[in-house]
This record gives sequence, C-alpha cells and structure tokens, in this order.
Amino acid sequence: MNDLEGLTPEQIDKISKARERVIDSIGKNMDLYGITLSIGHLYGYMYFNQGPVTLDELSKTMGMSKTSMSTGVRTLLDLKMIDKVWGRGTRKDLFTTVPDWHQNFSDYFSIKWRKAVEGNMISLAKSLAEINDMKKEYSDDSKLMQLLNTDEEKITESINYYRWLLKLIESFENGKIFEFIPKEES
Amino acid sequence: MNDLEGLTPEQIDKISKARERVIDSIGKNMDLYGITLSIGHLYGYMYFNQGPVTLDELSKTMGMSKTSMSTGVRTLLDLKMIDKVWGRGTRKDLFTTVPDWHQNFSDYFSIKWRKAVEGNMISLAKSLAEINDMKKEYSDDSKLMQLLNTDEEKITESINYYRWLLKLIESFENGKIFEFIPKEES
DNA sequence: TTTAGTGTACAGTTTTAACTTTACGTACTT
DNA sequence: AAGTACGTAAAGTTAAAACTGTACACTAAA
Repeated sequence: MNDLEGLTPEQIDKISKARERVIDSIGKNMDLYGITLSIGHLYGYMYFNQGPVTLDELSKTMGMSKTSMSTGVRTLLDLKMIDKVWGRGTRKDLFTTVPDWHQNFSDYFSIKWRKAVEGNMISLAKSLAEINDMKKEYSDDSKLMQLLNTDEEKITESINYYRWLLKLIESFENGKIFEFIPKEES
Repeated sequence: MNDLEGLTPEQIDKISKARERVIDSIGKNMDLYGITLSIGHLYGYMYFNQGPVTLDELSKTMGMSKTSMSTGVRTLLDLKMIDKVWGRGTRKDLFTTVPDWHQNFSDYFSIKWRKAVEGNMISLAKSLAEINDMKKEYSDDSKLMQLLNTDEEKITESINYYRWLLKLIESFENGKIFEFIPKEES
C-alpha cells in the first residue's frame, strides 16, 4: 500500500487521483453484481498495489477495521477474485488480486448463479410433477383441467428459461463464450 | 387474484402449494440479480394469475400496503418485466407480466448494466489520459515511469474487459446470443 | 363545480445490512 | 510452558433500505 513512496507530493496527488477514479469505477462495477461498494474499493486498491498486501495494510489504507478487511477479503476469496499467497518471513496472510477480469466475471456467475439456478429447477420440477398428478386425479373436471394446463405451461416455460441460463453459465465456465465474443487482442 | 374460485379447498390447497413453490423460486432467481425478494414474489403472483391485476388486488393478495405495490410495480415496469395494459370499464391501472423470460433477462442487463459500464469506460479513459500526460511530463524519472507503465497497463486491461462486456450486452440486446445459445424448442 | 376514486410523494417506522469493538482460539517463538 | 501475533467469531452500534400510513394531486363522472 506504499508503492507511491519517494515521489513528490504533486506526483502522488496526480497518480492517486487517476487511480481513485478507476478504483471508484471498479467499485461501481462490482456493485452491479451485488458486491458491496466498499468491498469493491477493497479490490480496487489491491488491484493497483504492486505486490500482495496484508489485512493490516488494507485496514490502514481503507481506514476501516481489521475485522471488516477480514470479512471483505473472505468474500473476494470465495468469489475467486483474489488469492491468498504465501510470503516468506511473515506470519501475516498475504492477498493479491486475480487480475483476469474476464475470468472473474465467469467465476462470479458460476459460483453465485449455478447453485441457485439448479435449486430453482428442482423446485420447478417438483411443482410440475404435482400438477401432473392432479391432472390425472381430476381429469374429469374440465374447468380445473384448464387451469392446470395453463399452470403447467407456465412452469414448463420457466424450466426452459432456466435450462437456457444453465447453458449460458456453462459457456462461461468452459470458456466457450469467448469463442462467441472474443476477448480484445492487445 | 381469484382464479382459484369455485374449486374445492383441497384442490385450492394443492395448486397453491405447487404455485407457491414456483413463485418462491422466481423470487430467489430475481434476488440473484438484485431485485428484492418481495418484488420477486410480486412478479411471481402476477405471472400465475390469469389476466391482468390491479394494485388493490395485489395489495390484498400480498398482504402489503398499496404504496409498496405501487413502487414494486413501477420497478418491474422500469425493468420491462411487466406491462401496463388498458382495460375497459375500470379506472384502475391494470398490469400483466411479460412472460418471455429470455427477453426479461436481456432487458435487465441492457437496462441495468449498459449505462453503468459506459460510464465506467469514460472514467477509465480519463484516467488513462492523465497517466499518459504524466508519462510525457516526467519522462526522465525512470522509477516513476515504471509505476506509470504498470498503472497504464492495468487500466488498459480493464478497458478491454469493459469493451468485452459491452459486446456481451449488445448480443443480449440484438438477440445474437440466442444464435450462440439457442432457446429450447418445445 | 363538486365529488369520489385512484396512484404516488413524503414523512415516519421498522427491519436489515454494514461496520466496529471486544474477546477468544490457534499457531508460532522463545 | 508462557508469551505474542494473528485472524475471526460474537455482540453491539450505526447506517441504509424496505415498508407503512397519511395526505395530496389528478382524473372522470355527476
């Protein structure tokens, strides 16, 4: 957190301003997919820092408690946006960003969405089965049957959507999405 | 909100349970992309109801204030997940779901992300320009130059990511994504 | 013009989430 | 074995968001 040491105050000011703006937009971006603004900033600082940082350094730079850094860092670890790295000569944990944002993006959806979507699909399947049971049981009640049919149709359509979504998530996971939308060269 | 009228209590119970489960998973799904659980439920109820509903009906069914329904409905309207429809013989506003979830998904990202991403790109470009100015100004200070270069590289990489993201969003907007990952037939 | 019905802005309340302080368990050092 | 450094759990506090009730503006009918 001190890679600006040895520069003139004016230089520090200029660089800091430029960095600050980027860090801010990183924060806003992460906010878009449900990560706290402050954790976004946390990532931003780490992103610009040369080399890994400790909880204490983060705490000092962010002006927040060490506990907050601990939880924030853990969130980012869970999302695979940062790594814990080993450093000789210190007992402190060291953390560094995973700088591949395309990968971050993919991991995020994979981690956060896959499980939920799969859970939802199970629920839908269960309800669909119940509807079908009812269709057998009350097959002579035409008014009810009509209702059951529209419900069935709606659930089926939802399942189709989730299936699509799952395939999208898979294309993130296996990188096929980058065949469809290539990363920028350079 | 009363399309179950005329059924036996047992039938109502069964259907309600099946629906409730689906509505719940709809809520959870929408929660994934930052929509309140309760608004998700709101959508879920509307999704299953035959025909459009009024704020008062929603309020009664959801057991929440009419004000909340008003704001919730407005949120869903902004995201183009529901439509306001016209009904003869009533002065109440009528709302109905847009049942195409693939479209909903696309709209959501288009609406929620595009603007933010574009804003971020502008910020990054500004910072990049400042870094480049500094590179000219302090071209004789090799330590500083090194720092500036790594910063520049990081910002450039970010911009690449945002460009990619924008292209992804565009593929949602123009439907090209469905050529890559087709909707399920059936 | 009045009157009744409707949606929403606004202020107030409650619930939820973020953050801090304190305290503790673990692991390393001596 | 005792002390120290470190990360985090737990409880407490503060800030933010969700939600409610009231009041008001607008429209349409009488």
